[in-house]
Amino acid sequence: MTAAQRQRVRDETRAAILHAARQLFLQGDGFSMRQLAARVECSPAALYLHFKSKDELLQELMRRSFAILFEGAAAVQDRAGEDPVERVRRGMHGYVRTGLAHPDEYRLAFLTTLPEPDGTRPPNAAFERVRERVRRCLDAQRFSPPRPQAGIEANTSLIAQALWSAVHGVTSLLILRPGFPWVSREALIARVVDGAVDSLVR
Amino acid sequence: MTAAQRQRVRDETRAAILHAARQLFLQGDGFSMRQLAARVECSPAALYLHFKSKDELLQELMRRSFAILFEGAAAVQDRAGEDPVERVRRGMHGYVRTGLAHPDEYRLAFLTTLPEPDGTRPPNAAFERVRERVRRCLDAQRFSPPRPQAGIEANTSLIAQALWSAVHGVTSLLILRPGFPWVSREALIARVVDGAVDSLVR
Amino acid sequence: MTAAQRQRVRDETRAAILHAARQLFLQGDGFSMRQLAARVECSPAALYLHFKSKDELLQELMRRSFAILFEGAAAVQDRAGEDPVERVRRGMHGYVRTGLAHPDEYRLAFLTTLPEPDGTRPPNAAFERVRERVRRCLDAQRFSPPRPQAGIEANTSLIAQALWSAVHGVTSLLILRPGFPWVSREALIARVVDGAVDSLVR
Amino acid sequence: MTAAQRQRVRDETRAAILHAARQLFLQGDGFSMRQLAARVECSPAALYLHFKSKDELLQELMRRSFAILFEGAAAVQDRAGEDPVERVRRGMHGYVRTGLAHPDEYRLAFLTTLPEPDGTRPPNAAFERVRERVRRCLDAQRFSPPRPQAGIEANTSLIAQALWSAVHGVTSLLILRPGFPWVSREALIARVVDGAVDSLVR
DNA sequence: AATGAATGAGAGTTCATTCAT
DNA sequence: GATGAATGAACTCTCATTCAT
Repeated sequence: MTAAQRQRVRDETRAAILHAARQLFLQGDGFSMRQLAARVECSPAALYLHFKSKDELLQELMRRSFAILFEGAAAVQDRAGEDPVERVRRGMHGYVRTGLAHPDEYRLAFLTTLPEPDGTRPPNAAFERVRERVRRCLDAQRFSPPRPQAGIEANTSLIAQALWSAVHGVTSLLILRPGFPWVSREALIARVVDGAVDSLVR
Repeated sequence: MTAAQRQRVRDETRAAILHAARQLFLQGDGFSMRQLAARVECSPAALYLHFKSKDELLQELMRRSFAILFEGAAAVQDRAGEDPVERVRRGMHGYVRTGLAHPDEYRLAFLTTLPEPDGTRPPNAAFERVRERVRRCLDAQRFSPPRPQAGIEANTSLIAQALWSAVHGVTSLLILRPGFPWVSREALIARVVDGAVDSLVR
Repeated sequence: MTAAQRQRVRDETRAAILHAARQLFLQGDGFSMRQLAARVECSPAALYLHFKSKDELLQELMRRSFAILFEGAAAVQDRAGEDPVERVRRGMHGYVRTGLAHPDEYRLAFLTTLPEPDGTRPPNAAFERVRERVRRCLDAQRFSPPRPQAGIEANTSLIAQALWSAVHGVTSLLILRPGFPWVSREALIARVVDGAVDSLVR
Repeated sequence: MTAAQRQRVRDETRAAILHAARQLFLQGDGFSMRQLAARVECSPAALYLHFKSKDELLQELMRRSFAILFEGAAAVQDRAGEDPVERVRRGMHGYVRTGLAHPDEYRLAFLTTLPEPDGTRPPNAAFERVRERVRRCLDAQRFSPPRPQAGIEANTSLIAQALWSAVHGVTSLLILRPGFPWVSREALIARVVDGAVDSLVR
């Protein structure tokens, strides 16, 4: 077997472990290396051939969750000639859609306290894109700056953070309280997004 | 010592245990009765003089957290002759303020998965008040119904849920990501609340 | 309250504790002072006002069980002019009857391993009466000595022990295996007793 | 080390654990996994590599005890042309001999209350053989039916149960009361067996 | 690369017992 | 005489991890 093949098998095993780990972790009732090994159908010791420790495994899990969510959010491509406000709106819908499509990853990334390597969070690349879209709207004077006396950067950040808050609110509630009698998930999402956006449009 | 005195000591001890438990639980890295006992400076067995089991203790913790948050939110009194839209706005600010004033309780109540007694959540009395305030606005035609073809009750629920989503979004982010470079907590809160409300006003 | 009255209350409490203890012990799933206290509806500490320790309590329990069984067996009175063989037979029936009437005591006395005070068993007074009845049969030449060459005392003991073995066998099996498909308890007892006795009659 | 070798070591360890468990259990003063581990000279956790739980271990203990006793009793082979009554007699002697040769197993199997898997006792195969031997005697009219009006099956059962009672009586007493001043173990056994059998012979 | 065996530590919980009140 | 509070020790069992093979 070539080195490349060997590496591929390794990677697949690693991925399988992480996949099982995510399920197990979110199932809620305790996450143990033994249970994980049982689910992966390997010996507990085998896990340590792929991850130095339980903590490292969980950190990798979180890292991947962020990656998946970023990827999903990044899939919302800006269209040429598109109205900048619609861009923002579509971006927000994309955020919620991605979160709901990957609830496990969303919970891991935003709703759990996991051991972090050294206190640093992965750079929120996606958030940067939001800021950019918002800035466009402000530049094009399609958004009225909520604090006119503050600088444009500050207003950009403020708006982006407010938008994030709103979409995070729906997304997390829909994920954490699936049993709540929501009137209509779609209508709710639309209402929150439109509310947050429309109130900015001048 | 009189029976009343004894009861008081009991209550204080119970409260001290719950206090330490909240800290320990939210600290994130595992919650054990033994650690709790160490923190309270008593024997592990002593905890069982106050709580039948770990689960019962945690449930009580959650119950109290809800109670505190309800109390805080209920403190927002409607004023006579007040504009119904302002009532909604003030209610939302009260929600966020309460959550931020009791971040531990907020996390316990809304951001963690705790063993629930029998699958039932405490009835969200506070949420009912929101619905009521929203209905007033719809009745007084100060809010435009987001889905005109739907009934007034459905629109009430939809709006209330959207408002809840928005405020929960800010509250939870501010609590969970205290290290994030928020532009301004107050401005952010105002922006989210105003956005959610203003877009409804006709 | 007079001293006598006080003493009577004490005795009653003590008896109540022992009564509850017997039930709890034979219930099978663990015997603890706390559970006992709960059953007696007093505090665990109160038990220690009546018994120095758990062991002492259990020893007293065993002592009383023996007493009750002796009493029951002793109730079989010899009748004037009665055939000595029939005396033996009636005595054996009395033993079984008493055991089955007090199965808890029988189990405590003969079928459990309890901490003994100092390795001594209570003198088996009842057993002495059996020997006496047997000796009468031998004296009257109603029993043929199983080992003619051995002395009369030895034969007496041998027969008495064999009779005891037989009745203990039925009694204990009927108590320990209540679920076994016994053909007929009465017929079984009669068969065992008659078998053991008849084969001795010359 | 080959897989077969490994398996052998496993089996030996398992056997060693069960051996120590039997001793510890019958010693009387409480049976705990920790004490067992100490006796086996391994960590408490190691026991769980061989048995899922304490209950399972004890059940296996009982199962093995029954197996050993059955085996011993089954070793009493019927001889061609043997008098059917002698067959019964020899079978009973075999029962007692086996019990006394394995007192620990006898106590576990017949004199203790152990957690049973699902309320079912192992089918008493040995008991079936006794019934068969008894039936032969009845068929050959060597035994007089104790209840002539009852069917042959009922009489077979009745006699078999009576014989069992008698031998169980001696066996258990000799095991449980080793300190009792027995005249002569052998003479006692013979007396009980002969008594039970002879009284049936017509 | 993979595993079976093993373990020290620690989990939740109950125990017999004491003691101040 | 009785109790509530307390505890140290013990319980069953699971954990993350290591290591020889």
